[in-house]
Amino acid sequence: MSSAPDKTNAETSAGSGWRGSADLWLQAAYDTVVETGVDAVRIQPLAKKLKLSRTSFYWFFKDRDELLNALLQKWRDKNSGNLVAQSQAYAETIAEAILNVFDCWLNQDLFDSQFEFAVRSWALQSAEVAEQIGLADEARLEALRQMFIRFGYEPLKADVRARTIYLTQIGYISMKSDEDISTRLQRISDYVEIFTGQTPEPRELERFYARHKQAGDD
Amino acid sequence: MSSAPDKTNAETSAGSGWRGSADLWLQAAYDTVVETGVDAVRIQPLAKKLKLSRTSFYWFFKDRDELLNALLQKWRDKNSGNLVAQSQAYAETIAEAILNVFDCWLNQDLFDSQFEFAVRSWALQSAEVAEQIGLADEARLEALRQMFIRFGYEPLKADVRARTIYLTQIGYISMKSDEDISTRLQRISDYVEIFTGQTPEPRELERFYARHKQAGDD
DNA sequence: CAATTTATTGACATAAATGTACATTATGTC
DNA sequence: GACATAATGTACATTTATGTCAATAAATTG
Repeated sequence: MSSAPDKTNAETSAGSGWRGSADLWLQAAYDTVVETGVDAVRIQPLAKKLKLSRTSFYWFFKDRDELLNALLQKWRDKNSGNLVAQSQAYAETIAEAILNVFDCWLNQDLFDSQFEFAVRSWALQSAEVAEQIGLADEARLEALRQMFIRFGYEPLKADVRARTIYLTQIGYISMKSDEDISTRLQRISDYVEIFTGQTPEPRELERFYARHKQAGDD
Repeated sequence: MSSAPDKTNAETSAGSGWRGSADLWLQAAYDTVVETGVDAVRIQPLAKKLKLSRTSFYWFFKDRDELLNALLQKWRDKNSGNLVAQSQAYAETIAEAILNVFDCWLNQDLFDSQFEFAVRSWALQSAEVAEQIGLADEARLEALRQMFIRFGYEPLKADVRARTIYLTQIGYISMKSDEDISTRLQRISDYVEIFTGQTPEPRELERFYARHKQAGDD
């Protein structure tokens, strides 16, 4: 806690002439965890990748553990917030509401699936991470459940439907399906039907397609 | 390949006076992978657990890699076969067919969820494992798709429904939900309804409940 | 019980990673 | 340009794992 110098000055990560920075190490850690898993997040290999001396790492972080905590924080910031927000977004019908949630699955900026998978795998070897995931799952499921309740589903039915929609996505992530967006878009209508029990309106789908046809989404 | 002695004699794993055996090491490896992930599957800790000398491991396996291969083989044998079989089992209605598949999710002997999760996490750091999982997913999805087609769903609809049912379960695994069987049984009827689009007959559910009320299932 | 196969062990030789101490260099500021 | 601070690098001490070898012990078989 007290051994690493303060990193409170804001310009550390910016274009100051220095080669390294806390952010640089964190970014490398992120790349690695997403690609290969937590166990591959080790100072020595990271240093090699960054072409920095291994020990200069300790100027920014007390030890490997502190880096890992920063990584977990990064996950919390990104993935849990947006999903809850999307399920609370304004919608006229349940179909539209679900399509709002689907935005997360198609837009990397809203939900980082690879990161999500890596963190879930990480939980296997860290009780703390497992607990964080438990909390995240709970919050996300609750938001989805409320969404269905808002549209008149009775609590128990809302619960199962919330689970189905969430579990399907978590499953999707685990399958690392490499379909392109257009293939996925084709199935959207059917998914909406399964998840809501009713057919979506064409104009609802159109609005959704329009959102995701533009570039820069993936 | 040629440095480890043949282990073709069958009684190796039985109660022969020897302390160790290939099976014993494999079992310890299984316990560890399921509990903590592949990276924790290391000879030294395993030896400690088994109270054997670390080096005696090399009598049964060439190296760590060979142990890992055996572990992957074990996964293939167990999980992929049963799921495909259950989705091909005899059923009068689609609801009954789905309940057959649900057997896998409630009976550890048919499908080992923890093992499944551990192997999926493992894929993050092994291209070979990733490939095996891809093949397994394909085969399982195809079996489920055929199940829906058998009951008159049109191919594209069958495809999405097959995905939903499979992805939901893979998601479930990743959530490591610790609900007891009775809680899960409560939701079964609703899940069937969501997955098929129609309500299951009471007698179909009764038959299913009867199967899972007996002890020894979990 | 002697011979043989099967298994176990401790002693090496390496490798890859961790974290600390201290000297050194680069950067921006006064 | 001197100065403090921020960052880097080298050397060291330690830990944890890997795999090979030769000596030995325990079971099985004849």
